[in-house]
Amino acid sequence: MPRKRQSKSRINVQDVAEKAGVSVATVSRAFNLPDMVSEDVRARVIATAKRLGYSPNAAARALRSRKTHIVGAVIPSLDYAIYAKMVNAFQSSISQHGYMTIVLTTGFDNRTIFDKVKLLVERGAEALVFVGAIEDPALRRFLKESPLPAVTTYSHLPNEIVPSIGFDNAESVASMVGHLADLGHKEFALVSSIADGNDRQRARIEGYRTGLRRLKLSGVDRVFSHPYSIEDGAAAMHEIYNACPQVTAIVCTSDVHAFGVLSECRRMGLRVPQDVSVTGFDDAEYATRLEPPLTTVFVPADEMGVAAATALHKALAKDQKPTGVRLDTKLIVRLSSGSPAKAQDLTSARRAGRSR
Amino acid sequence: MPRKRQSKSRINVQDVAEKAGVSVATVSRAFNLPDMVSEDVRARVIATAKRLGYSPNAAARALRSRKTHIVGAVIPSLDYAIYAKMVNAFQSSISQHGYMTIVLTTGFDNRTIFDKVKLLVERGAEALVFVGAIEDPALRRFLKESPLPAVTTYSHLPNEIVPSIGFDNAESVASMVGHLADLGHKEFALVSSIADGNDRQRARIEGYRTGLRRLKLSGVDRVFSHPYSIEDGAAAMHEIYNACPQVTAIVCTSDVHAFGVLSECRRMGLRVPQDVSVTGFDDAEYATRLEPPLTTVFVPADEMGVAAATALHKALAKDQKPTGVRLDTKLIVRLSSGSPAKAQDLTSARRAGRSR
DNA sequence: TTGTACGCGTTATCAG
DNA sequence: CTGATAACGCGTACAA
Repeated sequence: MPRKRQSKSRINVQDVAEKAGVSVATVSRAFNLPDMVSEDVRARVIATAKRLGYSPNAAARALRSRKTHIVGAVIPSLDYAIYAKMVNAFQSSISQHGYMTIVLTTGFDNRTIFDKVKLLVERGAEALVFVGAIEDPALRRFLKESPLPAVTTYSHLPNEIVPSIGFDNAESVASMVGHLADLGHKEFALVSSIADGNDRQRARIEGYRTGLRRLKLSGVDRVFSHPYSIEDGAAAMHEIYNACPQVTAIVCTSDVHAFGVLSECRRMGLRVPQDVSVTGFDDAEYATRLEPPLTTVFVPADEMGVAAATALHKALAKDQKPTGVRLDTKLIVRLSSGSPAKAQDLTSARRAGRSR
Repeated sequence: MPRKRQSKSRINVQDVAEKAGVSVATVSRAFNLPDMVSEDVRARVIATAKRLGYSPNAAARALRSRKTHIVGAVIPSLDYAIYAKMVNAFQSSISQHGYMTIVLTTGFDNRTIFDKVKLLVERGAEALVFVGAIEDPALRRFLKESPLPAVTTYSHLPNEIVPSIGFDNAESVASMVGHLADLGHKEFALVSSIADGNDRQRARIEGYRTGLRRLKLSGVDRVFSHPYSIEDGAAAMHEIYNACPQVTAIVCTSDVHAFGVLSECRRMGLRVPQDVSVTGFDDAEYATRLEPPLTTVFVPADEMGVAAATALHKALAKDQKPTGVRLDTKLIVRLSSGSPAKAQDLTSARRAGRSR
């Protein structure tokens, strides 16, 4: 059963106008400015449009109205739960307002970030979301001059070029140090991701150091930076064990690393928290099911995504700059942190012969 | 220092043409059909375009050329590593060919899937990626008639409406059952996700049953379906322990569930694999670091994303239907599966007083 | 090789 | 309230 006109691939306003016996302008208005069309005409137009299976051509609409209803997100990778979670909330939230999200990933290569932004802008992205500090000079210049609403997430940066919708990474880690200090720890070590080109990690490292200095604790220079994987967390634990056995508290800037650290502690025969306390960052789903359940920092990833969507939508609707939001993290104390046993540290644990 | 013309928001071909002293057609050709433009003119056009910061308007280009260079992906959620990983590889791969991806999530509500597709089509998506079987009747109808290249992932479905780029879920689980049978297990149980509206889960459940029947093993009806979370895996383990203590092999259709099962085993005092063997599905990053390291099925998520991108790009370039690909999973044997101890099962483990 | 002019499908402006 | 018509910016026959 062949269709009437296979020549034209898609129904357009013209087709609807003819079938409904009105002008194309009226068809357009029936959809976009319904108040300007009489009740009956509008009903007829809508009906025939539906019957014909009409849907407006987004390109033509964008060309004429100068609104693409597309927003762009530039993130390191979707393969990392922390970013995927935020983006998931963002796109789901902003889609409620009729915007679609194009996600571009840098693969952690910050040199490509401005290229991604240019691609997005060429596509007509009306707003942009980033992760962390805007470090690329060209991008900074662009964002400073551009009227494009943009926000960045995961960092709280009062003086950034674009408003930030994030939390205080440094303070979050500092308060974790405070928690461990309260338990009686004095000798610390930090396991972080690679700080280069990653202001969140730098802030967390700084927070660790600030926390230690504030409380006159040891370990300011015991920072072990590794790629972001469970295995690397395990490797870091190994290093710490060999390099500074006096440590009783190991702070990690991610749950991923903490996972590896805990795993390696077990393999090395170290008891957590009796021999060493271990803490994470993110509050991943598995944090409660690690052995022992992980003391960590809850990061409001979903909330950030929703807040970013809200801020950008508001900016778009009111044609003004978006406003930043500072969100709170939350210290979640579980069983991986505890008081250090008297005169107990990695050295004595080793002496006790429990290591492999 | 105010700009020359703030009235026009963006540089267009006209501007470039004037500044370069050529016609708009030449500007367009200089970019799209460089062979049709003389060396020097082209150079001049490119130079002035660059100087002026010209970038073509995607909407106008799409309107005229009928090519949006946008592809759409409809997946359950980006918040699940398995989907995020595939989409990450897909978008990164297809972006190399100049296509951008718009990801829409259903939040596991299959009733909304056709709406998402319509949105994508209205946006001018030139190709579509799905996950699993196409079950929505309206969507099936649409895809059957539409010339839009589309593929689905994560399932191997030779007779699906669109080509599939996935693996044999049933056979993967069946071979896992075979592995456990080889070890001497006779009493099985399965922990799966909710099968409703999820053909991957249904296939895996079916594979479990097929595997058991094939080898005349027990447990065909011991299928425990729970939501997809670590905690739910733990809950399932609890149920199994109470409902069928004779079980010595617990097959999970995801590593997430296996995580919970292993965790709960530990809390219950059951030794893995001495008291019970546990297997997963996905080969998540943490599989090697669970206690004990998890025997599981490797799923080629990245490969699927890349293959889907390749298939769609090829279809787009040659203007023909994409072709499906059957990918292989791989059984990864680690320490969570082993021979059942003689006359050992959950009952005897309980009798041994090791349970809480 | 280059320029002219039209059309892609909409929305916005301006009459009526 | 409705209709005719002019853009939006680009790509491409067609003419030169």
